[in-house]
Amino acid sequence: HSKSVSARSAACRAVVHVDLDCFYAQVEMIRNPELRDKPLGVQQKNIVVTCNYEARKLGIKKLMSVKDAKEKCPQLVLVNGEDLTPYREMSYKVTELLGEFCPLVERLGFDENFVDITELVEKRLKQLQQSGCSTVCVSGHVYNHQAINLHDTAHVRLVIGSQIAEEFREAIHARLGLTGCAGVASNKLLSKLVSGTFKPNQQTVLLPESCQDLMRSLDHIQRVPGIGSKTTKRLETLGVRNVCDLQAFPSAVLEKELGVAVAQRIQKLSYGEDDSPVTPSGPPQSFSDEDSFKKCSSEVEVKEKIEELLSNLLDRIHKDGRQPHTVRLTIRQFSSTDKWFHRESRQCPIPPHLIQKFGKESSNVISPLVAILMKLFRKMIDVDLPFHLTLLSVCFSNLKDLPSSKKGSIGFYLKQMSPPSGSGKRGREVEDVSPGEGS
DNA sequence: TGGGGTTAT
DNA sequence: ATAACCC
Repeated sequence: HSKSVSARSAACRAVVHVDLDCFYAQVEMIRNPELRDKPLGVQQKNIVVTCNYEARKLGIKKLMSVKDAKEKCPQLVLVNGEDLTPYREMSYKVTELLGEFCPLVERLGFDENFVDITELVEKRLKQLQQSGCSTVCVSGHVYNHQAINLHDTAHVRLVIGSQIAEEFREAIHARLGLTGCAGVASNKLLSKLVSGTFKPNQQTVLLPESCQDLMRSLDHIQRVPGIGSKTTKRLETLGVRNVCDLQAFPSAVLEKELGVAVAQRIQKLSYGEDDSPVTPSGPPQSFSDEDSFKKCSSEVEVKEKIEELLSNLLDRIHKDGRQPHTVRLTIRQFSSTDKWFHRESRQCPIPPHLIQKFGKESSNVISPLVAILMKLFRKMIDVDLPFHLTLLSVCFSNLKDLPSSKKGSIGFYLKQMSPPSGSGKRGREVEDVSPGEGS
């Protein structure tokens, strides 16, 4: 028996989910400490997207309309959070800090990170065993108040994981001044679900025996990360309302309704099974900037908005140091029914001669890019007919490293250790180089 | 309902 | 290029 226990737990991962408390509001309170003890909301257009706990005590909820929020709480202080730059910068500092502990850090949005600490736990377990130490103390809460069995190495590993999670949170607080929650479990799904059980600034570890309790505690299937609104609607059609329904539902029927891949994935999720790896995010895959508005109905307005978006984006891309090879324009057209759906986009490769100019200071890359984006715009909208836009978005993607012959600031947080020897084929080469770029 | 992101098809 | 998912 003990052999099967150790064999099972040896294959068991330890994953931490770190979830910052009301992240935008925290960043704003750091930027302006006077806001510390006041009820604070972060506003984007007519929405309070998040708020601090002072505001929550007074009944403010995330994504509440500004109108409702002010009615509920006239003393509410609002700061505009439409420019994400401060949040994005702080967000990467958090990811970078976690990356100092361990290389496997995956971002989820700006305020969440998964960290696969399996190796770190193994190292500490061996240290403990060598030093003959037989007791370990859990940090934070244990889900369900489940008793810890120190003879079960799965328990011991997760307890060590809880200590590491505590260190993560302490480091984030000491170095960045941010508080947050953490969940420790054997996979991403479970770590994420358990991190929310005690809410501001606390942490929780899930032991395997409580997995089913955690899953069944979810009142609705949409609470399972990975099951979104579309899938939920299809499932409701099938009479599947909660996690137990999904667990018990015939696989074959589910596969016919949702396709094999989705069906198998979400049914495993319903049991708390998730073998998806923690995939290091690294630098961003895309840079985008968008703005929404009541109405934009002329080509001139469109051009002005695009210029604004572009100038912000070019700054960001310059700091990053890589070169984008694709641009995309996205629009949302007014429609009285469903407001925030129905986006369309067109994209195209960036001409090589323009790509060259991205890193440079003085070159005017903006006018030709505006021209390209206006062409994309005309692929979607017949400008001779009336139109009514409510959103414009520009996105640069397909980012490639500069050829190593070119120097420049590395914008991302990893100051890459250069590989042992400088021989050629380590980094990914840029294949798509225009004339004159060859090394 | 904002202003971002990712992966799969 | 879109559709789904995440925050």
